[in-house]
Amino acid sequence: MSNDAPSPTPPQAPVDGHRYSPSLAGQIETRWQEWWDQQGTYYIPNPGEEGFDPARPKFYCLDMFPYPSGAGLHVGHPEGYTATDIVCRYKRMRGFNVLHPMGWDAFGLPAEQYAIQTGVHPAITTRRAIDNFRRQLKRFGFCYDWSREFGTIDPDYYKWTQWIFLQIYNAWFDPEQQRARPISELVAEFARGRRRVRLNPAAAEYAGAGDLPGGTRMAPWNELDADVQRMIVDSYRLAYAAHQTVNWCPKLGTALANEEVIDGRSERGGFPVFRKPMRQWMFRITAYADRLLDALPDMSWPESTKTQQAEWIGRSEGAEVDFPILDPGGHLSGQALRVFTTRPDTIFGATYMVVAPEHPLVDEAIEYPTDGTDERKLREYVAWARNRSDVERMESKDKTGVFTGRHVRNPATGQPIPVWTSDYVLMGYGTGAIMAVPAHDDRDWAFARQFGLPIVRVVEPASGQAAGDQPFCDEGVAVHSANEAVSLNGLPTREAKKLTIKWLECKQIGSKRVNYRLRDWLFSRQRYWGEPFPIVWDGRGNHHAVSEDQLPVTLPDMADYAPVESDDPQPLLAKAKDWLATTAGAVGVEELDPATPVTREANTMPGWAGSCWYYLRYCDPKNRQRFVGEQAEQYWMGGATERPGEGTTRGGVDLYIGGSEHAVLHLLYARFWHKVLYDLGHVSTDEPFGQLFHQGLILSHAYQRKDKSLVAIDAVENVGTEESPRWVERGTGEPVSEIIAKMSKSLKNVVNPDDVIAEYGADTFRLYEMYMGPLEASKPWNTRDIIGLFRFLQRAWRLCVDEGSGRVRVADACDANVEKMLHRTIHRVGRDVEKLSFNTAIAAMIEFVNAASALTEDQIDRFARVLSPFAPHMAEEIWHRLGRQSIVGSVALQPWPEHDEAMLLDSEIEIPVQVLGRLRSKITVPADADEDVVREKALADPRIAELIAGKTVRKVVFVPGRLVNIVAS
RNA sequence: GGACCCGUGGCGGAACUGGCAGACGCAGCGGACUUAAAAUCCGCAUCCCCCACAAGGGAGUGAGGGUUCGAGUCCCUCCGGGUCCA
Repeated sequence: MSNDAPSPTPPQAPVDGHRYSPSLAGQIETRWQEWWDQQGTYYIPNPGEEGFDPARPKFYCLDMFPYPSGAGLHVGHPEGYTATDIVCRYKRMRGFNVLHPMGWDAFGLPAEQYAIQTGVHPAITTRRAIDNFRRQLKRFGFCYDWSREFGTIDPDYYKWTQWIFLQIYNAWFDPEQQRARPISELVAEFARGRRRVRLNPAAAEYAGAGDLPGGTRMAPWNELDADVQRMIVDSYRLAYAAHQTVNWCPKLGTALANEEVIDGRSERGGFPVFRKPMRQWMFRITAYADRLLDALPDMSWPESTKTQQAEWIGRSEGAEVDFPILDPGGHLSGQALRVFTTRPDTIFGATYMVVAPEHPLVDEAIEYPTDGTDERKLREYVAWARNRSDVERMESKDKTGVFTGRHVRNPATGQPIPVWTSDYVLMGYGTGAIMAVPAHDDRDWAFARQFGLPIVRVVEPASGQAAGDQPFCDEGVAVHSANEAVSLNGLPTREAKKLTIKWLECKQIGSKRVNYRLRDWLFSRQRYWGEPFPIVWDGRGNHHAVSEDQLPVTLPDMADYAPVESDDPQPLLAKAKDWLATTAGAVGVEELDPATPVTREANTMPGWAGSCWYYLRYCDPKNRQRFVGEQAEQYWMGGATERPGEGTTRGGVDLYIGGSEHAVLHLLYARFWHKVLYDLGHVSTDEPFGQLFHQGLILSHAYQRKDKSLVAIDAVENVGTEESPRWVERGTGEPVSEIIAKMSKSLKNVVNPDDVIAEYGADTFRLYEMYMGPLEASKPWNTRDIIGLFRFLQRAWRLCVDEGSGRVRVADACDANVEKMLHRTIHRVGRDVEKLSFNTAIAAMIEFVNAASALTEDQIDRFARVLSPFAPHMAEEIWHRLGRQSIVGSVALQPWPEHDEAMLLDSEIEIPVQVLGRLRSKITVPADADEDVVREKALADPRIAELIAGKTVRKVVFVPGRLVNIVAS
């Protein structure tokens, strides 16, 4: 970034003089892109490095990094990227140290599927796709610091992804301190007798086996054998291996997370998915449910996204209650059916129970049928229900179900009540069993009506009016709810809940419980193209961590990475026999003899892994000692900072822009990893993304038949006129209507940015996308509109450059109005960029260019700076033609021009005069005129005088500088 | 079914905190330049009524109601669209 770097040679004598043509735009753009690269214009040093200026505040601006597909960029990518580019350029000019990195989210299913189809190794296709993406992004002139680029597939990067996995694996969540701690501290507490030795009561893999008051007690730690100790420790680890019923997709050869399954089919590919128990790696994200939820309110995120995350976590308070199971003779069997309920106060109204078809009690009922069991019907129902998706099960209005033949005793009423199974109860929520209170729950009501089960009302509306022929699901007052030990009668719902829980806890048959919709995170896949786990298995089936100094565990180079289509799931890496087999010594497992043969974990991490911490690596991407240097992390991720008008943030990335499709998963997973790293002292903030913003979708046009099906744009023709088009489907002649739709290959309405840049240049493309509308709005691409922004650039060019000579065009004298307008433009553009309101910022510049006919050298200087965040190439070109770079370097590194507040004000202003709220006239008054003067002038206005003649002026509303409203009658 | 967001000219959109609705761009129309066209520049442009014109008047931000001197903006009901959740 030397100040005296030579300017590259100007373009060859253009055919059409020095007019701003698409070809000149292309020459200008590629020339400055090369120059910026050579000069390192956008290189930003880290604290402690040469050229770092600690006096400047930091601004970390992050784009959601792309998944480089073979198809290249589409017009949706550059939308968010242009927005951040403008903000970064602006902030840099405002004196910030700007961190603006880019990289590649490159592991994952799509690349692997593509490789299988084409027969080319995913490492090769992915590298090709990355090269193409990089080329395309550079062509937009984005100001990324490319020296920080990396991909999640780089072993130097995924080494640390594996390292973080081990941090999580070697941590547990301390519920008292509400934070993660090293697992060694838990063991020490057990050994010293400072913590009760027992399985983690919150462990999902032991759901239903956790402790109630007075539950299991284990021997002192040192008396337990190693296997039991290991089992207990593993139940606390934040990463654990468990046999989970997972969504197995035979066609993809992998298990999928719940959110990757839609209507019983894989989100990607639409292949059938079956539920199957398999050993999987899980993250105990549910331990963080409250932390993840509680931090949301004061984050500078879109409200909708915060709401979605809160709903996804789905916290509900209630109670777990054990209903004693009765044997066929009606006596206590010693076993209990545990349910979760958010309305423990309605327990007196529980007239039957429902368990999910997957519930163990159903299997038991099938295996040991009693007199009341219709075994065949039960078996058929379970088989049928298992193949229905959760969505179908929740949605269906008609309730289905079968009596299991079992009874439990309602502990409140002492009455035996039947246990049914129905698919409206999901195994994945709570304990997979509910107490049904038909009088006070819609679904229970419908079910009871369907099968003629008794309905007992135990809550009445506070108004006293008993509900008619429908369930009453709101809060009210408890009635008919008493036994020898407890009476809820007369208590409002809130109090009744508390008292019920107290009674349950006292009798040791239930306890207060918070339940979450959030499940633990299924973190393993059976595919090839992902990070290997830093885990090995010994012959006894125990897992061990690969030692940190043996990382990365590199992905073996396999020639055969096609999935084995099978109902008997095998991870792909199981094929890599040589890679799989190693020894404890070779991978640094110290608790085993070095010669012990061990087998590597053959599962790989899911696509989410790499994106969970990439924002941290950008801070210090070349660090070989640490996943991120402490100093770099502390500087760029920052602590809490004051934001005027926005309160404090929790630090982290200052602006993160990406699509709302990541509102839940990516953003929740990354927050979880970040909080664990924070708890363990590896990062300095407890939230990763201080401010978040979602750009809208770029939509396109398509055509729709009467039955709402869509037609590709090349299958439609206009049989009307240009002004009043009539669209019909070619071939059938069926009329279709033009609609806005997503871009998709099948509709043939995808716009390729390369084509647009070739036709108009990158500066025009950038301006067009930002001018389409508000950043957060979804908006249709209109190729026809692009020309307007190109014309604007042409006018701007002509304003500053003589089209004949190519030299800057300097006005003889400074026009006062132009000067005034320039100040306003500087003010408006700066203000609008801060608000991410780029469309209005551009409108302000258009107005300026339309109004100005010639600029002085100093005005060109300032205008080039204002233009530079939006159209950096043209701005740089003008800057150079002005000869400025020989003194101070690239326009991108200049300060934002100052504006004079006084220039924003006019001495005389025109203000509207209303009579009874209707605009009737306008008067011109001095800007600082006081009320009396303005009122006089308004009343004296001939037109106003005429309107109020003969009427009484009752009131004159005066808004300084805005208007006068005369109320007369 | 629930939650949230959004409905403004032919189109994309603008309108600060309740204060001149339609900035700016596209498309359109008229004019200048040109042999002509393109390009460019200038001008007109919400709709309706009255009128020869000018001037003027009325309606108007999905529909209906409310609050207010004044509502695109705030409140209620409804209609339509979108997103998410179930």
